Amino acid sequence: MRKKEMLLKIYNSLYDYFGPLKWWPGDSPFEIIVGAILTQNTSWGNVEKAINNLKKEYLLKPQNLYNINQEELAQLIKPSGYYNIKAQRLKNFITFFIEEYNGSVEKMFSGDGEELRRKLLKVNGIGPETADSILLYAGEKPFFVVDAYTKRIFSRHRLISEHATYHQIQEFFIQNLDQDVELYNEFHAQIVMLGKIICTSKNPDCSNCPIAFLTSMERIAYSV
DNA sequence: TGCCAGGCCGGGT
DNA sequence: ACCCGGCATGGC
Repeated sequence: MRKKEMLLKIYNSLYDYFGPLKWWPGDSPFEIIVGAILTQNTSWGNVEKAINNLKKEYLLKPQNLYNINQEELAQLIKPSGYYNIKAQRLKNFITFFIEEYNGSVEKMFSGDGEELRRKLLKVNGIGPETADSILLYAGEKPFFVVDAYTKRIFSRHRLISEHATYHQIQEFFIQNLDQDVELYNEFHAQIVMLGKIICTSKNPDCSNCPIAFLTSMERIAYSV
């Protein structure tokens, strides 16, 4: 089995097991961007509470988020944790978004994806995972999202080194998958689901894992 | 009760 | 170039 077939088989096994997940939960691209920042190292349930608070105050409209002061914003997003630093990060992004693109997601995503990624990474508070989440889930651009689940699952299965960097892990996926937005979208969602309910941090038991079909020889052969 | 959750930054080696 | 402490709420 070639590496590409192997990775596709992993994807198909997850899809068969969990069914279509249809990420990202969010009514608009802008809401997805806000959610991507709020969910940094935080469970989605907490983020939803914060999002609902913002929605009630009509703050999921770019101009309104731009206008509100940071202290008030911090109180509204309290349930998502790290609320002071996240309020600052939202402010950093919205300033960039209004000033560079006049608050238009269409304008922001209309240009080159790689260039936009570099710009997003310059915004204090947006790192590689948040940038790729924005590009993929809000902008529908083919950027594969790597997160703690991805690292844990694939290093536990010996397909990547446990010391692999974000970039190395991302390369592992994009070099062995078609550059397909729908595939990237659903694959990451499936990985998160697996990490949440089976391949958890305290359950290293892989016996009932839907992707535990590789032999130990194959794992070594495919590892990067 | 303690640990974990869809990271990232800044300061120190 | 790494390493680490800090950031903080809510659920199991």
